[in-house]
Amino acid sequence: MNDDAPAVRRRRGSELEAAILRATWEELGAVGYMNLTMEGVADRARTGKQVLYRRWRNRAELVLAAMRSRVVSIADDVPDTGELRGDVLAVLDRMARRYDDVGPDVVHGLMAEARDLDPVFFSIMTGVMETILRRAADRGEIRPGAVGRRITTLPADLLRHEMLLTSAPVPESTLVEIVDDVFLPLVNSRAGRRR
Amino acid sequence: MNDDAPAVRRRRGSELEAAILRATWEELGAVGYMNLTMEGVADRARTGKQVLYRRWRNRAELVLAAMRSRVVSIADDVPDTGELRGDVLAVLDRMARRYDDVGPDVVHGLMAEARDLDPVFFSIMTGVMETILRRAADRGEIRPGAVGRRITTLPADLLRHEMLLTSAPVPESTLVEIVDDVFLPLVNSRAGRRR
DNA sequence: CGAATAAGAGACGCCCTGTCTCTAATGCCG
DNA sequence: CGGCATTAGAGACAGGGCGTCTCTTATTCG
Repeated sequence: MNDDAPAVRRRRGSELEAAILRATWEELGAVGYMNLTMEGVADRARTGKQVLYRRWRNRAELVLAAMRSRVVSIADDVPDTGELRGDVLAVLDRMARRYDDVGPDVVHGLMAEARDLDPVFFSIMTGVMETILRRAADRGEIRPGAVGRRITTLPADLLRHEMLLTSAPVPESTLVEIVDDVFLPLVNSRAGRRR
Repeated sequence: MNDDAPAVRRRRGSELEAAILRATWEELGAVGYMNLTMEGVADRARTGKQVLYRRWRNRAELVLAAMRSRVVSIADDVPDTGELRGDVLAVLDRMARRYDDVGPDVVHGLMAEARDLDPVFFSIMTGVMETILRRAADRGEIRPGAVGRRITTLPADLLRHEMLLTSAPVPESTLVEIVDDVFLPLVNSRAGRRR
């Protein structure tokens, strides 16, 4: 008889970690953030709670890790349509679709529980918009340095506000409104904001 | 012997309700939203959990009721400084101070747990801004109907976004930025947004 | 006054947290 | 290749809150 063969196979290290993050993502989809428990994730991943607590201090950190393992950063592929309006619309659209994937439930839950997700999560859009505006300036569409920080982040800020409040998918028309009625008029105003 | 005198006095109806809401508010200040429990409130109000559950279905509803019992609506006293800029700054300042009273903890918690506080809570500012803009139009400061819905709510939306993300008190300079760099330029742009 | 109502008090089962324990699978290093 | 350090998997544990239920009795209304 072969008594040397292990009764069960044990995962370790990154293999186990990946399995847990996958289980977290599935659990998130199955029960939502509010009803997600460490026990539920551990069961789904066929492991014990201790293994989870060894890696993440709490639910918020676990879910954040699960999201990061899924997400390709918006910053990695900045739209380049050859026109400022098209670029901004494209990047807002990506934001909106990303949010639909994650769900308002998760975002609200994380904001309530995680005390510091601002830097990584919300400041990404600043860099993306700066790239878009620099390209527009290179093209001669706008004057370099004509757009201050507040206006730079304005489209993303307004969309984020919309998403946080409504919890329903943001329609395309809202994106157009943000760009055509708010952002572009400010960029094109002859005053040329500086701050 | 006076055996007819009740051993303990029992509060009822609105008297009891007021005591519970007061206790909820105190508990909120003492332990914050995340650590607020129905048991904690019941103990502080010297009553039983059942009495709470008879009136509110859960923590979110209880806290909402406690807030409503405290708050004088911003809509009840719209600023009137005689100038559009001053009015908008004043109303933003009230919003910001109101938020400081309540605390980011409570707002984030409520947004995560209460599934429908948009209507009552967030649409108030629309009416306030419409009043302010109407007065400005009457004064001849702006053209009547020159400001569309999106621009009307823009100052409040941007401030709210700021408050939801930063969790620190919003400085006066941010309010000025919102009004001078975003709102007023759009209102004064000769295009005069319509939508 | 008598009946209906609801407060106060406590117990209950359930679930989840976060920690601790133990055994045995795994991978590393000599 | 074999022994050892690591750590996964499994389960128990106390602690605490939820939401419901029960019981007694103060209060109010008709």
